[in-house]
Amino acid sequence: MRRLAQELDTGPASLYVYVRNTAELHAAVLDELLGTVESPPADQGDWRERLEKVLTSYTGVLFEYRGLAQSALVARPSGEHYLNLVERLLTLLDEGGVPPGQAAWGVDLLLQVATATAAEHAVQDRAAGAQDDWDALAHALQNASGDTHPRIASLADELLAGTPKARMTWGFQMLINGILHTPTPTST
Amino acid sequence: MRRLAQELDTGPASLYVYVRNTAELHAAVLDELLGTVESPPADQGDWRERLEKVLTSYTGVLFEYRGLAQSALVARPSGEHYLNLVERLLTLLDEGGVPPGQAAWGVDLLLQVATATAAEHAVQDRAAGAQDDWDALAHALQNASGDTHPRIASLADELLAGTPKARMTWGFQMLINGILHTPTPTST
DNA sequence: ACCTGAACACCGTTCAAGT
DNA sequence: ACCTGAACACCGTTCAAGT
Repeated sequence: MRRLAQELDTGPASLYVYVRNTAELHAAVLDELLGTVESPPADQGDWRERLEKVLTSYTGVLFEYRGLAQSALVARPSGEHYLNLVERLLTLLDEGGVPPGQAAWGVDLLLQVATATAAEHAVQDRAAGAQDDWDALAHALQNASGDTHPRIASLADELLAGTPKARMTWGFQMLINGILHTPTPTST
Repeated sequence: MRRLAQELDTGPASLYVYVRNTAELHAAVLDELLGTVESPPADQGDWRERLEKVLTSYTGVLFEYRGLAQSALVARPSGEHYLNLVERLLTLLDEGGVPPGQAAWGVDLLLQVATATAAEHAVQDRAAGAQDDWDALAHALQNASGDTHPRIASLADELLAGTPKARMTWGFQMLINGILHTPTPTST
C-alpha cells in the first residue's frame, strides 16, 4: 500500500477510498493480470494439450509477478477475467467428455495446483536462503538411511529428478487423468 | 520473531543466535508439528483409505496452527518428521502398486495440495473480509450470463456444491487415481 | 563466546482535520 | 463529499556495546 501510494504521489491513507484493504487490492490486480492468460485456438492440438497450455500460461503470468502468486493462493477473485478463465477450463474439460460434476470440482484443484506451483517457484528464485533450503532437502533425501527410511533411500534420485517444467507438465496430466477417473459423490 | 522473543522474556535480537531468519524458524516449528501427524495401522482399511487418513491428519495439523499453513507452502522442510511422512506416503503408494517413479513425483503433489487446502481454509475462517470474498464469488458464479459464460451458468450449483470436507476427500481420491494412471517421462 | 538494547527500515490501517 | 498528514501499532533484521 505504501509503495503504491508513493508511486501515485500521495499518502497511503488515500488508497482506502478505493479499496478496503490489501487483500482487495491484490484481488483486483490479480484479476487484471488474468486477462493476459493465453488460450490456444481450437485447431491447435487436442483438448488435453490446450488445457495444459492454458494452465502453463496461467502459472507463467503469476510467476512474472512474484509477489502475487502467494496472495493468489488465498485471494478469492471474482472478477470478469477470472470468470473467463473458469469458463475456458470448463469448456475444455467438457470437450474431453469429463462429466460436469467432476469438471466443476476439478477446475478448483487445477487452479490451486497451478497457483501453488507458481508460488513455490517464485519464492525459490527470489529469497537468498531458499536455495540453501533446497540443498538441505536434497542432502537429507540422498543421505536417508536404508534402515529408517528404506523407500526414500531407494527412490532418492527419482524424488529429485526432472526439471520443474517436466514435473509441472506431469502434474497437469496427472490431474486431468484423476478428474477423468474420479466420480463425485453427487454424480450417482 | 518479536512475539516469540517477548514470550521468552528477551529481545528479538537474541533469537538470531539460534535461527538465521523467520523462514528457518517456521521450518523448524513445522517439522516439530509434523511429528503429530497420525498414521493409521496396517489392519485398518485398504491403502487408499489409509493414505487419505494420513493426508487428512496432515491438513488438520496445519489447520490448527493457522499461520503456519501459509508458510508451509513455501518452506522446504527437511527435518526428521518430514522424512518420516514422506516415507509413510511412499510406502502406502507402493502397497497400492504405484510404480516408483510415479510415487516419487506424486508425493510432492499430494503434500502440495494438502498444504494449499489447509492454507485456504485457515485464512477463510480467520480474516473478516474473507467471507465477503467468498460471497462475492458465489454471487458472480450464480449470476453469470448464459451468453458470455454458458458453462458457468449451467454448472453454478455444482461449482459451489459440497462441504469442504467432501471436496477435500474427492481431491485426494482424484490425485491418487491420477498418480496411478499417469506414467512419468522417465518410466519408459 | 554468548547475548541484547536500541536503532533502522520497513509494514497496514485509522482518524481527525483539512479543502 | 472527497481526500490526506500524521500517528498508531505493528513487523524482521542488524550491530555496536555489554557481560
